[in-house]
Amino acid sequence: MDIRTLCLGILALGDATGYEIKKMVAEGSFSFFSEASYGSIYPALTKLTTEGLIECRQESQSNRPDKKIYSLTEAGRAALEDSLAKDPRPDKNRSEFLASLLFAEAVAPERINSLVQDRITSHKRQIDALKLMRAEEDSPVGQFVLDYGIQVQQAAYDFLIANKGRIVTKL
Amino acid sequence: MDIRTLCLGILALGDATGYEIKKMVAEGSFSFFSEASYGSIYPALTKLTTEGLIECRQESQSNRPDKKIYSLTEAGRAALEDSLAKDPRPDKNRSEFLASLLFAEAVAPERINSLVQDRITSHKRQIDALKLMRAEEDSPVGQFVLDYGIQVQQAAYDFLIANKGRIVTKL
DNA sequence: AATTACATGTAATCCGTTACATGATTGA
DNA sequence: TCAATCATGTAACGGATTACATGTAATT
Repeated sequence: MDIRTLCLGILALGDATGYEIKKMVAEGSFSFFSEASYGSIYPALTKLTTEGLIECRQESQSNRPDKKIYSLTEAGRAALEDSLAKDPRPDKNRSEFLASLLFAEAVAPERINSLVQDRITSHKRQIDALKLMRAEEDSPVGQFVLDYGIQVQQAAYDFLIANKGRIVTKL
Repeated sequence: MDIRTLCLGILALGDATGYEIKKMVAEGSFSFFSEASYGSIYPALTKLTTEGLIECRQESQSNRPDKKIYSLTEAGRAALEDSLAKDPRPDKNRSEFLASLLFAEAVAPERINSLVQDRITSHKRQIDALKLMRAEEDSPVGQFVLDYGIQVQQAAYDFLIANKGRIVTKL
């Protein structure tokens, strides 16, 4: 998913500023499956505006930069529809954890223990965070996406609890 | 995980050529959680060699470029250990599918049906592929990593089967 | 007193993919 | 006969992060 489609899609769900878009992909329900920084969001928003796919109204604020609230235009909606008509590309699951496990076995087997233990903790944290978001999510599809994430994380967590004995050092 | 550590780690598991490393990350057990192209692998291998972290012996072949078989040096092993001592960064799970679901609801709800159906098919394919690899994997940690992947994919699959009714259009 | 949140934006830099270049062998 | 496999490597290009630049207000 390129940054342009991401912005278009988020704006299809409601008007937003660049700052808010960044917050959504960094902390909100989107954080589970996407990411983006100011350095890519702001330029994308500017370009999409000149292309007429989104438009922006400015809100003056005292002692702060004007708030630029973007909204999707009809052309933008059409462009988004085109993007969504294409088949989504397969997920990318980059995991330093899994790579570390394999490599650690070769060079530092005693490290595997703490790797797995930390991972169990981090899955637990992720599950809790997702459940919190789930409780505050209103849209059925939003809930569905969050539930999908929770199930996946839970499966990983359960697997590690049940199978860590297969690789951790016996005491 | 940067490309350097990836190469170092793979070479820690056994000597390999650039071609073989590429095959591992594109098709082998590594494909589940990493990726890299020739354009990044070959230059990385060259650089690691000049730095003394790996070394290469050349094998002549008739009518083919010499096979360059790389192996980890002591310095390389130490560098890898240093990398692995650091906590692995959180996984990156980029999913166009999940984003498409959310956005499709806003602009083309009738698309959700086929999106989910295709996804179910692709999870099934992934699970089968992982199970094949699992059957051929010898190392316990390798099996563990593959089993982890299978469990996660299976959970996603099961979730979609059980919950698609929540978002697909009723006929 | 210090950090976080708010709010926008640019420039340097890094990193990696895609496409190109070359060419024989094997299997369908 | 056509595609895939084997085998290495470079150059152009694109995309995104990081760091920089600026400044107030609220919270801890």
